[in-house]
Amino acid sequence: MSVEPVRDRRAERRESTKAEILEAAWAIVRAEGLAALSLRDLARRVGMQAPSLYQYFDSKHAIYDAMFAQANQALAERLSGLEGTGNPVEELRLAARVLVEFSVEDPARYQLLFQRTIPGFEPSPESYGLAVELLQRAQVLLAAVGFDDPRALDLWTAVVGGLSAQQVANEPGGTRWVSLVDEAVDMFFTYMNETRRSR
Amino acid sequence: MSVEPVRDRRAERRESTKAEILEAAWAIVRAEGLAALSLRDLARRVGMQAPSLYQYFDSKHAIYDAMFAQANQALAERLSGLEGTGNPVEELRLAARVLVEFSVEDPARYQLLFQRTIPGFEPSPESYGLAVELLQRAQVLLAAVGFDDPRALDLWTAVVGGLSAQQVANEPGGTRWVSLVDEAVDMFFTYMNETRRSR
DNA sequence: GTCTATATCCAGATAGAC
DNA sequence: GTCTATCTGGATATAGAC
Repeated sequence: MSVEPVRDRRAERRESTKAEILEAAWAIVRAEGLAALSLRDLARRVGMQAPSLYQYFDSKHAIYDAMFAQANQALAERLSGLEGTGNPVEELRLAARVLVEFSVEDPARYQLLFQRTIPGFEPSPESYGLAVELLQRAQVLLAAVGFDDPRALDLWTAVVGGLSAQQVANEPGGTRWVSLVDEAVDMFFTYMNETRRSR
Repeated sequence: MSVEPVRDRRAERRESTKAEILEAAWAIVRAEGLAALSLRDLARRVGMQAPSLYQYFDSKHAIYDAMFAQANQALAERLSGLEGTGNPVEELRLAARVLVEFSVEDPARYQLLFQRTIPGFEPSPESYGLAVELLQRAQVLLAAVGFDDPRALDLWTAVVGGLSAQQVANEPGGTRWVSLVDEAVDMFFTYMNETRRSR
């Protein structure tokens, strides 16, 4: 039998280069806009010629897809770092604040995650699955307070998504809508509690 | 004195050609996505060669700008067609429904009007002025019901914008969030009325 | 005035040398 | 694994025919 090495130094190097490429890609889209990513520019920043990038990613869309997955991962980690207060409403309030702040701190990342602006780009099923999981957690928390109508979740995402969208589009880097998160959450639950009572 | 002709047939023809070009541009972005507009494709669709487009528009951005102005104009006309009920809340409700439906019926137009996704494109001041006017009308209507805090307007735009954004991004052409307009408006005014009373 | 033809530059992507 | 060379095609701009 042949000896299986514990570490594959070649694979490690390859992953490290892929990570370096993605880091450079983020720097470009943050500076120039999501759609302004070009392979020549990207390659130059990591000291390669453009065709060499194809050793690491099959296409430009594959790079966007890896960035999409990274962004989802980052959001998931941010959200899982704040579990466990036991109060679903306060957990949702915190999640809303985290989501809006996450959106605002990197508009290019927000655009990649939540808008569909790259012609022809669709996130792969694996990447997309993570996004669905995040939605399901909101669903569970809402159900825990008695709002299990799917329309409640849709209204919730509209409120939280609306704050993010307005802040990113109209005052990137500012706080006009960020500072409305608490009020918006109060608005949502005030209304939901009243209509629940009245039925 | 020379005779001034009442009509300038040359200018009329030119304007008609510009309109034709813009109509073709809308067809392209509706079918392929806002960022997928190309001058060769556009010219081909109106029976020209690409360079001839420069007789009508100085640049591709100038075409986007004209489209931006057209979109704003269309929205303004849609909204001004429903004035005069005398009830500000019902006018705002109607305006919200119109805005969300307007957004959903053409996602590319929505993207051009409300998102910033074309690298380097900024609407010209004249085009942008129209958008500001629409916001001011919402402001006036809110003030008429006693909500003159600018934060009230920001919360309002977040709610209405959030419904549009979710519908366009997650279920283009569908009605999941469109059908929530009335509930969202109720939610907004329920909350606003309560906090007004409690202060 | 509007067109064709052309030139330059940059984009994504592939082939094949080393 | 990285390179050079090259393909296709879009964006921009100019020259010159008609």
